[in-house]
This record gives sequence, C-alpha cells and structure tokens, in this order.
Amino acid sequence: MGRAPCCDKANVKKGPWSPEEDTKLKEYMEKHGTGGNWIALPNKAGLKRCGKSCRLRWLNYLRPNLKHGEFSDDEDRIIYGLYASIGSRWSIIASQLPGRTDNDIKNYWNTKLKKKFMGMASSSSSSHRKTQQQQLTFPSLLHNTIYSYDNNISTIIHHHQSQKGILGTMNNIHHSPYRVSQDNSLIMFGGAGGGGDQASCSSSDGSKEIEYDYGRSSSSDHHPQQPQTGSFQNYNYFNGVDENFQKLIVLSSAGGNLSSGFWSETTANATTQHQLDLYGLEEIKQLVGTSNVCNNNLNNLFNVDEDKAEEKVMYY
DNA sequence: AACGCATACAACCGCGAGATT
DNA sequence: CAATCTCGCGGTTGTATGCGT
Repeated sequence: MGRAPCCDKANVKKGPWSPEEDTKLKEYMEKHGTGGNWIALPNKAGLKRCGKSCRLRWLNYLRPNLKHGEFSDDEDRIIYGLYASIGSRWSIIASQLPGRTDNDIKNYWNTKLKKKFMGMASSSSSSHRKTQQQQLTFPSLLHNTIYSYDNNISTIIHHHQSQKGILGTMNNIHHSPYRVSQDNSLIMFGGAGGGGDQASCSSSDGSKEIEYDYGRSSSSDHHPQQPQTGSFQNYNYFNGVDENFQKLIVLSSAGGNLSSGFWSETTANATTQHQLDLYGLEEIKQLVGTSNVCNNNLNNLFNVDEDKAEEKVMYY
C-alpha cells in the first residue's frame, strides 16, 4: 500500500542532465515559471523527466544568482554557527546564505566542514589537553555572530545586544543558544517537537563548560551521554564567552527526553553524571525575571500554549 | 601507464506537512 | 473529514575526477 508514484518511472530519464535538457528547462522556466505545478512541468517543457528531478535541477543548478565554487570564511562561520544551533536543517541554513542551496551546503558540510570541525571538537573535547589556541580559535568564530531575529524575540536581543556574550538567535528558530549575563546565569533555549534536546554542563578543572548536543527531532534521538557521531559538541561555544557563569538554564518545548539532561564532572579516572532538576515555567520566569523573558517570548519561542504548561525547564 | 582508493558533487528516494479536492 | 496530491526536506547513492602508489 505504498504511495502512488509522482510520475511514470518507466518513461522518465534519470541520471545526469544534458546541456540540451538544461536549456529546455531554463528557457521554459524563464518564460513560464513553474505554473505552480512541478509535476506537470516536464510535459509542458518537453522534458522526459520527473517533476521532482526538474525542480531539483532548477533549484540547485539552473536558477539565477546561484553561487558556485568556494565557500568564504564568512560562509563557513555561518554554517558552523547554525549547525551548532539547529543541526542539519540545511534549508534553514541555506536561507542565511544567499546564492547557496541546501544541497550545496549539505555536501560541503559532509565532505569538508564536518571534518574540519570534528577535528577541532575532538581536540577540544579532551578538554584537559586543550591548548589556549584551541580555546580561542573556535569561539572566536562565533563570538560576535548575531543572526537575524524576528520581532518576537527582539526584546531579549535588544536588552542584551550591547552586552558582551550575546550569541544571537535566528529567524523563526526557537532553539537559540542564549546567555543572560545578569547575575551571571546562562540560559539556553532548546526545543524541538520530537524532543532530543540535550544539554550538559561539565566541569573538569574548576572551570565550567557547556556541552550542548543538539539532537534531531525524531524518536531515534541519541542520548546525551553518548554524543552522536557528527553532531555538534560545542564545548567551547560558551566557554569562550564566559567561563564563570553560575547557572545553566535550559528551556525546552514539550516532549523529548529532557529528563535525561545532566551535567557531569570529569576527572582523569571517571566521569560522574548529575541529573538536572526540572522546573516549571512559572518558576523559571521568577528565576529569570519576566523583563528578560516575557510570556509572549516564551510562547513564541516554544510555540506552545502557556496554559498547557508543557514547557519544562532544567535548572542547574 | 594502470589501478585502486578518496573526494566532491549531482541526483535520487522516501517521507512528512500542508493544500486541495 | 478523509483521501489525494504536491512540495520541500534531509539522507543516501551514484558517478566523475583527482591523487597516490
């Protein structure tokens, strides 16, 4: 009882596009556009291709103003930062990089950036062996990055924009790493529909580090104690901003495995994990102060009805 | 020169969400 | 309100090219 195929697979060409096909598609698109229907487009354009294939070819290769070639350092920085915050949401990441496609960025990440970053992360995760250079390099990429933000959270941003330490937030994304410098506490917004938001705080040498392992919103979410290969372990992310925060507060939407939140102490011999306590919405509002995080902001960030009180808050 | 492996990137596939019927 | 359709997304695969031996 599978889904009906989008086209007659027997009569469509697959594989690489020829220059002639490219020309046909390009000319058709420039004259007519999609007409709101990719499925019907191949017939109209005289192409023996599946509509999906046409769409992909156009979006990833033929459409105007696409950038090809090397990614700049700025683009690297943005990809790093966004992947750190939201994971592999390539379309959202692409929306922050004009001229780049999600496919481009995905390929670039998988083939180059991931290795570059994992090298940095693996060396930094052995925090005791961290060099000063490593501590400085990665956070400095992100330190002053302020992404675009929507009006719903502008209050927060404006309140803190002038203060050192703000890492920024992203348009329409409610999982923004975020630091409240007042009273030296640090708040991180986590939250994804299916759960999978993990955050931990580890302390090995007296300093505090945040490990924010942003999982995927699926039932296969990995456990924070077992960081998923390829996921972002930004030990240094906050560490580079301020090592002296006193509190870690994680705000997250309903669902998921918030109860698995923990912080850990690591010594040469062992790692001791400590469960995080859960606090309710009202409590966190008292802790943080509604001038910093107002109801609307919370609701917008979490996209839930406050009355349902589904938000859970971890407070360390 | 030939081979095999690694890399880069284009393209495909299945699925979920939202729109439409 | 259910069934169907289309779009868009993210994971994966396929293929061309580069590089080392």
